[in-house]
Amino acid sequence: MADMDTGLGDPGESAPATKQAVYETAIRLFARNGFAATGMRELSREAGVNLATVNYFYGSKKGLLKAILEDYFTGLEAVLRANLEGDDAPAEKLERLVAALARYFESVSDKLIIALTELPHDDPDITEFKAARFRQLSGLFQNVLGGPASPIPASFLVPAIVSMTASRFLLLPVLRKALPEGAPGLDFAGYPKRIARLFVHGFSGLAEGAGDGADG
Amino acid sequence: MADMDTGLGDPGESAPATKQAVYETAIRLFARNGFAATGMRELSREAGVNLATVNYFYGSKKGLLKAILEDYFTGLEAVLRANLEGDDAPAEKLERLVAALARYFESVSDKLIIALTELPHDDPDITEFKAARFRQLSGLFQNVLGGPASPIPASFLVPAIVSMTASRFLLLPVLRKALPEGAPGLDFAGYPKRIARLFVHGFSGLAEGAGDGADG
DNA sequence: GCAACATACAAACGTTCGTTTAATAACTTG
DNA sequence: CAAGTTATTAAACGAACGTTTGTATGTTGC
Repeated sequence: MADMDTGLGDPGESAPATKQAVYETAIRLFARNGFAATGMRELSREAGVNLATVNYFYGSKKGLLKAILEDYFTGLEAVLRANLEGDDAPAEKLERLVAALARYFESVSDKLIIALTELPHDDPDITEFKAARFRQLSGLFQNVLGGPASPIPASFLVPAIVSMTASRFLLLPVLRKALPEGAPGLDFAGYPKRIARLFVHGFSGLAEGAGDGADG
Repeated sequence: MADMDTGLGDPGESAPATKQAVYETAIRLFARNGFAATGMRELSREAGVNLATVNYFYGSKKGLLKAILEDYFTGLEAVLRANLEGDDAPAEKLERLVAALARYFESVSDKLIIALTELPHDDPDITEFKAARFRQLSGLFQNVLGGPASPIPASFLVPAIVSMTASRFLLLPVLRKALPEGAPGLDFAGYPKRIARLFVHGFSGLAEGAGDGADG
């Protein structure tokens, strides 16, 4: 049975080279072609392993997807935990968090694309898994940013932070084809700080004017 | 050959009821299960039409996807055109545009989900189609918001506006499962105005502090 | 009535899908 | 070295895939 049921995502260094090759190739292909459109034969051929190797290590194609998603969520949780604690002022904490999120998303952009593009889909094996992870992660926000007295509900704030920081990477493959080489905005250099400031300014401005009928 | 090659998206009222049924069912299933994971037999069964009907009207499964995407982009273009002209101050125009975008996305949320989840994928038949549409739409922004003198490059601004406004709807299916019924933030009522204000505050704050080393 | 055309249908096409099996090779451990 | 575990392989399974074909049915204009 090997270690297919450890529940872990990224195979450790002790894992066989074939398992690592399957994992990395899957991330690349799932992000580029989509999970459902990627076949086991294409995957095993690109990874340079036998067809049966994939199911040997991951149980099934869906098990491989779950391992990738689990890995992504685990990394996301680490970033959130690291940047939600501390004694900073809320605005500074928010800015630091968003910038850290942007950097994390960039470092795992293929995994992020997989997670985002599979997000709205209704696969019964994956649905509850995603919802549980989301519940857990959004719970981390509860007692830190804003608090119950905040005029902005956390159920607006959390998706806004995550999705607006992440979604750039969803458009990036199209941007690369649509924009001329070297266009400003394509490079990642200034993005974390820019998106963090955009959000912290927007959030503070939003909180100030929250009472004047924003629900119309 | 019927009208499968008209290039239009949404079939008109003159189109047969079967064609309309195929189109609407496809939007629902593609958004819920993903394009590649939705089979022609499942689609035709759910639509209550014969299997061959789909290819009769749309040429192929991909032709059906293209019709949906074309329809989505055409509607998006109309919203952008309607809200990018006028003599308003930039800030007011920006706020109005973002709110209108949010309302449009909500009105076609299934089509939006399809467009977003297919965005990063590399299907050779679809890739250039998406890039061309994006080039056209981002061109609409060029001479309106900010202008060449703006410290924020349009290639940062445009994806930011579109993706941060749209991506909420990508998370919404998960939010509905993860959050308790009737949680604040799940309802759409306040969203357009809120996201518009968040962005316009964020943008102005970003422009003010643009010179102090935001590229670190 | 009869072309001409648009729509609808059942059946079959060849291909690819994810998964399983059984056998063997390679490595680890007592 | 023997025993047992881990890893790899070729081959095959039934099921589902997107598409095509040939034919029926209905409609329109002559």
